[in-house]
Amino acid sequence: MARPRKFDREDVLNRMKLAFWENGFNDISMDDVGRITNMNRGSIYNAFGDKRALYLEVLEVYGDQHYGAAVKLIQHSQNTSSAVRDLYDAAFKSMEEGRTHWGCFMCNAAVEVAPVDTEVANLVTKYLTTLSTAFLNSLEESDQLTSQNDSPAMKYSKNPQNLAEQLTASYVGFNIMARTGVATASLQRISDSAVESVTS
Amino acid sequence: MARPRKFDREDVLNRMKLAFWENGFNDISMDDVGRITNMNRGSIYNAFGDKRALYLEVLEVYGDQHYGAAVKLIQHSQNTSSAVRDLYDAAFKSMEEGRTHWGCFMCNAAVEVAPVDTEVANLVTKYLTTLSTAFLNSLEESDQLTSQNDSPAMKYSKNPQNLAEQLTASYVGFNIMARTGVATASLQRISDSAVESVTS
DNA sequence: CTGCATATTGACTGAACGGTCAAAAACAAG
DNA sequence: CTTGTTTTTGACCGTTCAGTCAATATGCAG
Repeated sequence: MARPRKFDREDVLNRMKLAFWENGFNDISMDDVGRITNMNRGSIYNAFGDKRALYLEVLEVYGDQHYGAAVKLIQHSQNTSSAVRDLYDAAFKSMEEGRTHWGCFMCNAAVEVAPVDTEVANLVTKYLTTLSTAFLNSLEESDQLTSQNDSPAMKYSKNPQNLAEQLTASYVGFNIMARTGVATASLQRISDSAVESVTS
Repeated sequence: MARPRKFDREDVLNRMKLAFWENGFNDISMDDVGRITNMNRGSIYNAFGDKRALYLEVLEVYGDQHYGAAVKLIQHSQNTSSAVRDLYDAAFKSMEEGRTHWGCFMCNAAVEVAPVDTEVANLVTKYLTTLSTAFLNSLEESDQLTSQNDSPAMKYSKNPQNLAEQLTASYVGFNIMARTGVATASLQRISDSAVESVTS
């Protein structure tokens, strides 16, 4: 019936994910988008709307992929301590794969775009909240196990929500510092300290 | 000998500090700069060089003022716990004064500019390091007091450096989340948890 | 008052930007 | 082959941007 599309939507979104992640919203021009996706200007606007709409869609893809993976990783860990360790290990692995100073796309969006785009702000808040919630669930689960073992010191039950959001804040700060180019040794110490903070 | 300047350099830098802090580098045009400082284009370029040089100078002013104040605040606190509390109290106070979603200029620069400007990256790293160092000094001082009191549990002496950098990462994350517009209640929990992490 | 050094003024420039549009192209259905 | 629908193509538009520059103004020294 109609002319078929030449591009693969998922592939385009993933390419743009990497581009926006590394360079932010403002430093990627629509010419760049064309070059990166091998699409012409008109096709891009026809398929995705304007630049902002593309960015929003791409950011959601990132959120689903990366924060979704993080939440699953936390859920499948035996306890919060190893959950945090696994999370930071994944971050370090990502850096070693060539994304040394990229930080976290969601955190970057929080600084660059969220203040002038409520929809982006809502998206960022949503994914950060899922992370905090995953931490909280993990902490409460660990607490339950601890009390089953008749251990008197229920380490986290006092303020598990505070600690959960603290872990999120640390993770955000870690990523910002990674993007800035803070030394790996410092990042490693931050990671270690986060693990320690949930180790009995 | 020569025509005297009409503007006050310090005042201009402070005005631009607020503008760049709130809006970032890219969202402030040189027209904006002119409007904010009541200067003409040529005068600005004559006095400060180009936009990047102005930004760099302004960022350094911010660093000296705000991180300088933070370090002094930590030094003058009785122990690390109250130091952290005071630091976050100052942050909340700044928010209540109309800078609700501004975050921290240094952290914003870390995300927006540092990745494409090594000089900015170095500046950011420098001030973040001063903060970590202040935390570390405070922790070691607190530890010393604790051991003088013959208390067996020297809480922080195991990994004071890790904890110090963790406090910095948390502070950075806190500010990013504040800029995003995360609920005040969440920010308060992060603050509380940071204080708890250095309370015996 | 004269000359000199510097600051101010604001119009100007070229480049880069996001976004538009009409024409051409590529399919499937009849 | 014709028709209808959607995509592709790339030239084009108005705007905004950082930065420049020659003319003018303002002080001080002699």
